[in-house]
Amino acid sequence: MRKARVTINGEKLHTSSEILRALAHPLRMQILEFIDQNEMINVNKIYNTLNLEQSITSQHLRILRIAGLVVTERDGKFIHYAIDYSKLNNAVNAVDAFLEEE
Amino acid sequence: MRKARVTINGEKLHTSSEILRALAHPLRMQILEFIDQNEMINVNKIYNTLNLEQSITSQHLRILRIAGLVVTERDGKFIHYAIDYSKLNNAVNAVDAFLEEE
DNA sequence: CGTTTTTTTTTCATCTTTTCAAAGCTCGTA
DNA sequence: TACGAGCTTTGAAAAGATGAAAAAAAAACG
Repeated sequence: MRKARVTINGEKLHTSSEILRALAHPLRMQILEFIDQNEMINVNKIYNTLNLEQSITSQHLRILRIAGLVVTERDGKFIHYAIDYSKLNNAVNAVDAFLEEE
Repeated sequence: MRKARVTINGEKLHTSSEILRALAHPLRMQILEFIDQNEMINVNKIYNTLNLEQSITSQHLRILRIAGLVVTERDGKFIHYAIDYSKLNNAVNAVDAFLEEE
């Protein structure tokens, strides 16, 4: 019926699950989605639009940054956030590895 | 450049992140992968092959079960585990929602 | 320089997850 | 029925995540 072709090694398993863990929080998914919809956006707009505490927003952004799911670019006072789609793709692919069909 | 088409509502956000949370653990990904590679497999084989404690294996299986990522079927003494691919697909799709291109 | 705006970092209390060991089920069979 | 094999659940300790508030950093601007 099915045959898996992809075997995930220990290291990949670890990094994949780290990225997934960063994703696995409603607020972070919401923030990610908002960044996704707005291309390049600064922190102020994120927490004002989503009605979140400023400091909580910053902390969740930090987790997303560490996981590599978002990248930042400073523009004067502002820090613009954007999604690193290649990283996000990696997470999807890691999960997809379970679904590979023969 | 990009335009997101999918807006995830609060409820979906929550259930998606719950499934992702279940996925986001190296051991659970390893166990899932092993089940994937073996179609229908009992607990004994899982923890013996992966060199895990029996009770830890059982607990992670429980988390996967609650998340709906695996289903069980008893066959006498044995309990066979199999992956619920539709659920796993949902998880992938949830992540994919961020990646939708115009 | 001192102040304001924007964002990050730190700190701390609380809650959740993970692990481990032991006890408890469930089924087949002697 | 009682035993063993297979699996789950429980309870306690350690580790990790979360949220909220306050302090700190970085840049712009008078």
